[in-house]
Amino acid sequence: MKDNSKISSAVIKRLPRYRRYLSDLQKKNVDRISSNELSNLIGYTASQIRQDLNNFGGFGQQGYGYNIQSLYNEIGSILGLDQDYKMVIVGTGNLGQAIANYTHYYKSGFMVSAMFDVNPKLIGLRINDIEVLDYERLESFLKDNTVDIGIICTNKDSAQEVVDKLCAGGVKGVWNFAPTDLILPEGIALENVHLSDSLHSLAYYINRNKNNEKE
Amino acid sequence: MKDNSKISSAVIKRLPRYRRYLSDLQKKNVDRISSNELSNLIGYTASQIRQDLNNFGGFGQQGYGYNIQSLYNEIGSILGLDQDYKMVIVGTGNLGQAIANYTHYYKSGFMVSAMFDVNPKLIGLRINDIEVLDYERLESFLKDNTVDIGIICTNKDSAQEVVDKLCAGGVKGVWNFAPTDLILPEGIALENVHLSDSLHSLAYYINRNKNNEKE
DNA sequence: TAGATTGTTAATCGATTAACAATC
DNA sequence: TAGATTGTTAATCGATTAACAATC
Repeated sequence: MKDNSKISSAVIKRLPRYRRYLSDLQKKNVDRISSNELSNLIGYTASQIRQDLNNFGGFGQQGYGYNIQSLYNEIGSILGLDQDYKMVIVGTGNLGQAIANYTHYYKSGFMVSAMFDVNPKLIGLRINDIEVLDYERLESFLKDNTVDIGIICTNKDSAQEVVDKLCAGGVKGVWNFAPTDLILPEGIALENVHLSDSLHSLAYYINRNKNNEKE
Repeated sequence: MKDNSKISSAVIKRLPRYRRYLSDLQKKNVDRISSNELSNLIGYTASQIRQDLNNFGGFGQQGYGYNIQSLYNEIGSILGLDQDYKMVIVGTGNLGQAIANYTHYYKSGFMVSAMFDVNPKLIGLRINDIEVLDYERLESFLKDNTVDIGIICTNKDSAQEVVDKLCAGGVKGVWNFAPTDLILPEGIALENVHLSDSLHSLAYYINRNKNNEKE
């Protein structure tokens, strides 16, 4: 495999989507696909597909195309989905619980080890058999357990404090659902899901379409 | 205001973030800010900030900078946040409930009129005083009520069917949480929140960092 | 007025697309 | 082998950054 360290995030963001389409094709028992056929399905140009994949190595074969099974596996391995991840969720409101449920049922390689909250009404509850622990215990939990990913489902005011503790405790990545921008040490991965920002851009496009119709 | 119809989505995606920072500044009772100061806070270059804002008109003043209050309002109005939106949620599992809760408490201009599900155990429940209706009733509900935004919290197999009904029923935008790509008619806005894709890119960056450390 | 800072044009950078030689 | 299709280089396009004249 080539050196992946300077591949643009535009490429990386497309990989999970490639993988989804390849998974669908696999389920339909399709063996192989050309960049052109894949382009028709997925909507990226054939040229872009070939460029994207060649960032990581030559997965295709001239005159044949790409083997779906093996390309699916390759992309999984590029993304690191052949590994397991231990996660903790901080903030056990509706969103935290929904994420716990979602990963529990749909994301086999991503296991929630514990959930944390400050609310005494929630502490002690079990969600999908995961106990909700007192937030006070986060630091000691991180000392005693290897945790790869911290998931922030708190409000925006607590988020930075939580992320500091998580990073000090050795997590390698942070999945942030709080509507704020976090500062984290070099070398720790961050992925934001800014629901509010997403809803607001939706509002923009709704209005743009309305205005265009008027013209 | 200038013609907004061909502004790139890269610019639009930054607007909610500008607005968040402006809101924070407002709370700190700051009156004005230069593109340079804002650059230090938000992390975009001053040049980009000025370019972005000038897509929509000259909101600043030479020698002074930007008035925070008025820029905040301008961006809100560009995004359409000075209007109200009626929404329905289809799929009332954990995620659907979390979204209902989230918008209820944090998004004043976005009101959930009804929720829909096929599960008899959920139909009839009230979540934040919003009744969960039988999915069978979606079409007639859309006939009788104006709905601006449809929120898809179903599994991926039902998502396209649901979105077809929503679009036929006159929604102007779709907020999609199902892990699939939807096809919708021209002129209807779509915003995807692909949690799975997001988690998978996080996995990629975790591993990239690990590999870099080894070198 | 002098200084500061925008609005805007021009330059650069990076990402996407096109083209085609290599090769299965 | 002939046809198909990749891998890869070159061309284009678009987005970001730099520079500076306009102006508050």
